[in-house]
Amino acid sequence: MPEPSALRQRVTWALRRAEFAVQAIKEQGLRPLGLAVPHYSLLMAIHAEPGLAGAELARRLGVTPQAVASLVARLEQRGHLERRAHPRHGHVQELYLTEDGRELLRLADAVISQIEQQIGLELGDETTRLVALLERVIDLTADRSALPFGLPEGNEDRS
Amino acid sequence: MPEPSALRQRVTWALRRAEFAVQAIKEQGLRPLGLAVPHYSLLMAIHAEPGLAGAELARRLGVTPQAVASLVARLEQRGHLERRAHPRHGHVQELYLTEDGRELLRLADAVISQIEQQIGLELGDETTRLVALLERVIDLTADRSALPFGLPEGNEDRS
DNA sequence: GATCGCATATCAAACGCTTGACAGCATGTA
DNA sequence: TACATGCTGTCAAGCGTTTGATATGCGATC
Repeated sequence: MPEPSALRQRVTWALRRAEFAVQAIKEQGLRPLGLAVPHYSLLMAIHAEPGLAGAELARRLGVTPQAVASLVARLEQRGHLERRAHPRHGHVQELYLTEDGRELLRLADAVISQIEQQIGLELGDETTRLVALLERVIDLTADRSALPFGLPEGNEDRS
Repeated sequence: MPEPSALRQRVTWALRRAEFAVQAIKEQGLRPLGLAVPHYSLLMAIHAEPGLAGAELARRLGVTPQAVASLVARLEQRGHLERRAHPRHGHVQELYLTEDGRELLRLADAVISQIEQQIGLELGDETTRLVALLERVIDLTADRSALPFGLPEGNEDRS
């Protein structure tokens, strides 16, 4: 018996709306740079771990390898990143940012940082608390869903 | 100059991951019912405001009318909801849940409620604080992005 | 050294959603 | 009454993604 009036009290609903709103504002800020949010995420992920393979990157971002492939193809075509053959694995292609890509990422990150700062300005000290609470939610769900999704944790081997 | 190690401190990044994790676990729980998350959201929205029109529903959920149309078509085909002609507007189609749809929603809501409760159990008193913080983030971004996105606030007239 | 298992990358097809455009109905105004 | 405007619903095209399947290359086991 779902109570309509109780909907706005739900954590997951607030979470969805907040994420939606933030995503929208990010996209709005990145548009002038000709960059979509997934592009930014991809560039940032490669920046965090240069030489990453496409499949590994897909796991980092929580999307399918094909989605990464299309993003990579587009960004490579624009000269923002380049694919090099793996020294040992002939089949694997390592991904690196070009200087142009790094410059673009700098601009994009300025936009994102500004949004971050604005939120930090609004929430003040409670920002860290919000992050901590979100992390607890993540840890809670991580147990039962076997979905790989994370940032550079302990540099697993990518020989 | 994006610092990779600083990524996990970012609010928006934690927000994205948390939303992703919750969405994944929801989808996992709803799968046995043959229901996707958007379907559930649609059913719940109609349950909250019976007789809603498709376009109005689209604004409630923050998606386009076409997306709603395809969802409605599918759910109507399965007999979960029905479309009736508006008494005055001949063109408008009011949406109502069938008994079958209500029963399905009951089951689906049990799944979602369980997830909610589990989060509430983990966070305890801080649950309300988390919701409050998320609401503040939403309000912050609502100013600059003119995207309609909300729940039944003050029952605007739908003559 | 040969074979099996695993991972990567790519292709093809299908799905869902968005954008853009159009027609129908109702209301408000000249 | 006639017309303009706004909202609704639908069609068509395009984009991005997921799913499924296939081929290739590396490493481990026998």
